[in-house]
Amino acid sequence: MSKAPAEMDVARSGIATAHDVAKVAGVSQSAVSRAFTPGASISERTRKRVLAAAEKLGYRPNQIARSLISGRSRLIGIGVGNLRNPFFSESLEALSVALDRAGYRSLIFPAIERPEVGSSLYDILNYRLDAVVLISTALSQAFSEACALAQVPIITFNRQSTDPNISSVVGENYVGARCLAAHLIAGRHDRYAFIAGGAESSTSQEREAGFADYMAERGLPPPMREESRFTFEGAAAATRRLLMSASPPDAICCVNDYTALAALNVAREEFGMVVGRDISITGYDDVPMAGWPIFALTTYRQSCDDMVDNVVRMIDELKQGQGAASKIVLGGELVVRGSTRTAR
Amino acid sequence: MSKAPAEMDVARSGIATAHDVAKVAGVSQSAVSRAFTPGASISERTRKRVLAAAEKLGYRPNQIARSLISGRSRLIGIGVGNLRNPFFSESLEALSVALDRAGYRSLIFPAIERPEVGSSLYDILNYRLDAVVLISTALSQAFSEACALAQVPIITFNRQSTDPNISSVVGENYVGARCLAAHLIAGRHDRYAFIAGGAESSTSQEREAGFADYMAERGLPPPMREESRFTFEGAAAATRRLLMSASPPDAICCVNDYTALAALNVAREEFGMVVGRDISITGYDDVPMAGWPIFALTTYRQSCDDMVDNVVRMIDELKQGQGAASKIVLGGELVVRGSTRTAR
DNA sequence: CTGAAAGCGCTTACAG
DNA sequence: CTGAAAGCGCTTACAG
Repeated sequence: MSKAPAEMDVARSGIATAHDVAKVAGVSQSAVSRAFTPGASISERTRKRVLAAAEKLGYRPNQIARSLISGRSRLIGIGVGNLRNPFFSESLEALSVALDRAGYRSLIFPAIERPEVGSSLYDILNYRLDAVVLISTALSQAFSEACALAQVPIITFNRQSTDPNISSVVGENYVGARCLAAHLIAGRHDRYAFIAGGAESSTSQEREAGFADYMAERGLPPPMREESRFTFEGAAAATRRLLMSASPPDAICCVNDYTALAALNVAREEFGMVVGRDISITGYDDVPMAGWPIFALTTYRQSCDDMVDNVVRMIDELKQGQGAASKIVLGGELVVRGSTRTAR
Repeated sequence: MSKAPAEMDVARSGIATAHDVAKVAGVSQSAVSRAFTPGASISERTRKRVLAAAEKLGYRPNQIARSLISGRSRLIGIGVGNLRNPFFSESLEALSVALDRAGYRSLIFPAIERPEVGSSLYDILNYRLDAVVLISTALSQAFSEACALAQVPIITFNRQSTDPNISSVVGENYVGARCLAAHLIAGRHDRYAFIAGGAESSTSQEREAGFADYMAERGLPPPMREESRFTFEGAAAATRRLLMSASPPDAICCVNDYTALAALNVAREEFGMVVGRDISITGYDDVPMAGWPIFALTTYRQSCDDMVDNVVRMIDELKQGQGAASKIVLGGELVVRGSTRTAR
């Protein structure tokens, strides 16, 4: 039994095109395109025939060609920094799943602090991304301008930009840090400290301000302060400096859970302290590990899923051409566990 | 001062094309293309002029158009599963950075166990990926066939497939598990257990076989056995079953670090055991957390970076048309820490 | 509802 | 070295 010419072509070239399907189905190439375009003007009968032929040839519309002509790639760039922080890996996973459901694909790229000119950071813009999401990453002026030129909207996740043209989804950091401060004060500690991230991070700034302001309002002296640079080793070193000082703190508010986990390790293993008795330590985020029995970290919960849902909604809105950037702040809640004492 | 027509067009349409640049530079559109193609036949003088015009207009070649015509997208699909396991998030980050350096972009997609037909899993193939890398994910027959049809090579990372056409990069699981078995036996324990992942995982199978074979060779009874399904809660439950049994083990070999961390939590916090004295627990991978003082997990190290480098090399080779799939097995090393006892 | 045709923004033989 | 032209695989007015 001899095959139809179109099928033979396909067998030879490997990947079927709309043209091949059209030949097999006995319709025009336009009809093939319409069969794969939801809402396109095509009869049910034709559609069925095209789909049958496509099935037989293993045809699927080439997204690259589609993107070229439509001007939209359905690709979202996601800038990721330090995935060792579980909040970021959790966010990335949740975001990619949510985008996937909404019909977008995730193009991840390493969000380096100071990219060289002509680095790959800019290369991704050549894929005509529908949007760029930066997960907990500082936004360089150069990259921001490149995105504007390429007409790619930027959304910062868990970070804020002062630029009114940039959308963002963040937690209520100032409020959350005040909550943690109030909780620690209720435990009647003697000396308070804050382990920050880095000065360039809006999130770190806001949490530190909330904590320090609350202390000041209660007439307490300014808390001791160290920086972690958001790394485990940085946070461990910051904790050591704090605990080796002449009058060490007995309450440490850390900029996030990852940092707090480092502080907890050092206090317990290097200084032999019982966390929750000799010293109280708080985090921020409520990552799954914070709930591990061995840590039992008191923290302020941010819902990664809520944040992600808002990002996806923003992207959908941007698509509809409702151009304005928006800034969303989401609530959270205090989660008290064993790493803080509540009474003397 | 009036602008040249080309510049005005650009200002209007937004994104400059090679045509716009050609007009401004006073050359053909082909010349513009050549200026951006390394090794293309073009004089230095023309190239300079084109680059200057491109700079002025903020032009960068549209990768979508480039991909369409060249048939190669420079896009690598990365299937990710459970990023809560730090070995996977670490691998993902290392892989995306390495691919980036090699000139590829990473398209991540949720690697669901049993995808529905027509799910997004198949949609990514329409981007004409240069390759797909599956990080610790089981490969479904349907997806494998779809990739073959779309002519997209598959590389499994930290997993093996029996299909000879599929490339893989894995650690020496059988050897590593034997090492861990030898180490535990040297500590003279009474009863041994193995917490596996799932039966469909080649990695879990190999490690379990290595462990059990070594025990058998030493004339020891078959170790107790539980499954974790690779989740924290699954591993915690498995540990509970083990420790609540009539004759509980005093040595547990876990399929990976993430699982071992759960076992350690349960043994310490729920059963009040001192890990490394009352019970020995081992992991596999040597993720950063394994080295945290609070865990001090004995484990078998796999170098994520080595594995990633091999994946990138494979992709480069596949590009050159050296079609054959290859299977690479990488060595590792035992890392002894405090979670296992070495003498009674 | 359907097909022929134009065109998305590039790369790459083909002549010169 | 350079330009005109064909074409990658689609979508989408435009007629019918």
